[in-house]
Amino acid sequence: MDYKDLQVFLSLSSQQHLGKAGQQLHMSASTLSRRLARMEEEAGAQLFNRDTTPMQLTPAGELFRQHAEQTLLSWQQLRSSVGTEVSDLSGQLTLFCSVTATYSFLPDLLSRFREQYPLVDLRVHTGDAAESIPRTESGDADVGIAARPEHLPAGLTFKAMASSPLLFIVPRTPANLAGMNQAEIDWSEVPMVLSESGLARTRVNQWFAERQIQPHIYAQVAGNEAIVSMVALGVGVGVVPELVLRNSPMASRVRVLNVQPELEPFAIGLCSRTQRLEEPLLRALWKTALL
Amino acid sequence: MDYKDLQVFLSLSSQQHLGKAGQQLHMSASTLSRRLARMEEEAGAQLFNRDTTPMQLTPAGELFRQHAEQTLLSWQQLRSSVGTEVSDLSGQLTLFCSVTATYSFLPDLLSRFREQYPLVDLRVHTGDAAESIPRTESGDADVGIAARPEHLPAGLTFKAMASSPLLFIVPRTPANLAGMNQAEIDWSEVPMVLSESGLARTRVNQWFAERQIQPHIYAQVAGNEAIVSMVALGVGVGVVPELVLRNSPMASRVRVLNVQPELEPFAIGLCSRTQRLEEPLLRALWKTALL
DNA sequence: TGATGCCGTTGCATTTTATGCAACACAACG
DNA sequence: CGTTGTGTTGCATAAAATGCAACGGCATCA
Repeated sequence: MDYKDLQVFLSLSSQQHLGKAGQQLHMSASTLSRRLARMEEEAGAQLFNRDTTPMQLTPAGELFRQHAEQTLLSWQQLRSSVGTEVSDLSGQLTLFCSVTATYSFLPDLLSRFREQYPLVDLRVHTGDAAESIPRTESGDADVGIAARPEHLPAGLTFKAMASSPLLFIVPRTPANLAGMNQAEIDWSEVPMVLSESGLARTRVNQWFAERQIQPHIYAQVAGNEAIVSMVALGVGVGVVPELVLRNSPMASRVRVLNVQPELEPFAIGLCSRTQRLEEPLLRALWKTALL
Repeated sequence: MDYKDLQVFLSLSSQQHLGKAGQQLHMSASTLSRRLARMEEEAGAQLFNRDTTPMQLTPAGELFRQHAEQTLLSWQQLRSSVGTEVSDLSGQLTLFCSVTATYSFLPDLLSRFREQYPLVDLRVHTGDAAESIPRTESGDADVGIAARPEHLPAGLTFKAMASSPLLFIVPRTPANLAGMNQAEIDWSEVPMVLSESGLARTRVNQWFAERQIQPHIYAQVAGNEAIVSMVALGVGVGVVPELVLRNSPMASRVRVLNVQPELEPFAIGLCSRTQRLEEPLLRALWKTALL
């Protein structure tokens, strides 16, 4: 039983769903299934009733939940009270990431980082995810949350935190676009909404090139989030990472196209100049992020 | 941070010594060193001051110790209160092991097992460790704590819990034996005190055979513990597992002989008939032991 | 002051464990 | 009766833990 298990359990308690908890925690459902099974083994009792939908806490599970909350709280308090070793670390750190990363990674990372390093002035710049790498490389940002590019520029270090499939999306209206299946699509005719640059664009270009198709590009956009919005408005077909789609308020107005072969998934993670990883501030942030 | 870490930390707190804690926990010092380092990393503070001898808890370490005690207590209570799933398991289980195993493995195993399965009538038979395997094989015992033999009889399953070197020991008095070094020893003259049977005896026989030596066997004993006593009395040279020596009150009256090449270490662990491992009672005991 | 023993740490090879994917089983719903 | 949604499991792979042996610092003693 480790503390990560306790967090997993709390997430399961609130979501009552392996898949949803898995998304929240950036893990697969099978992993959660097995971790839960192991927890039950160690506790010596069944913690969830999986026969019902949604799965529900057993009485033993409720006791376990209280134990988990209490233990994590105690642990958090311990860390904040003894974390004097580093709390005098101060300075400024600039992090660049996409708006979506802001939703899915930053809340967790920031709250833990600020708790432990309250004196560090952490600045977050949001923008097109495609800019994360160049901004980090140029020193414009100290850390970037980015998709790992095909070829990582020399001098940069990358560490994956999650991966996300790259999806073709179509609007649910109007009907002429909404009803499409891959086989029916004339890619040279259908208007595409694509990233201006970045890995997503590279992957799409490659996909079309391999099929010797000259796509009709209707709009090029900086920022995957905007692509979802434009597609939702019925402008055309877009390509975005699943993570972006999931966090978009427009997600329900859009449909994922089943395209074969699929585009290679994104590996999303932390990125910094290798040389600077020795700096205390950067070490602290990486340590917190990868914990 | 997992619950095993917390136990490790409590052991370190009381022993203030990596080697000693390692013996208590059946782990190497290097493992404990790294586990402690990781705990400090996760806690964000140094927990022990290693500059002093013995190493001492820092103030942060003291807080951590309280957290560890509280958490393990809460965990223990949780398990005993929800362990209803299996607490109705009842029956009788016979375990055979040496006296030494009684000291080094049984306290931990028994306390955890009885807590979770209070209705099981657990009978412990002690005797020569060499008997563990045959007694288990014959069904005389359901489980044995034994050294893994060269060739495990068919139908038996073995799982290692610890390993222990096999040592030559000599008395500290009288002087004629106490002062010996390996090079000076005439193995065909010096009186030996050996196990009557079992793996220890097999290994010793093999050791002598490989050197084409006909040892002078003064006494053959059932039970390694008695060997230590006889050697301590000055009877001759003995061979016992380090684990036995460590737990013997006669340990201080005996000296370990540096012999090359060393005898192959014992692998000590649990042993049962494979077929019977499916029985609920045996499953329960194995699960508890290997947790 | 140099030799020796004690103790914690670290590089490396190995074993053990965790993870994701894909296939599966089963239930609810249309 | 298929279809969708959900948890589980076999398998190949990736990641982490472990022990051994070598190392370095420190105290003790000749």
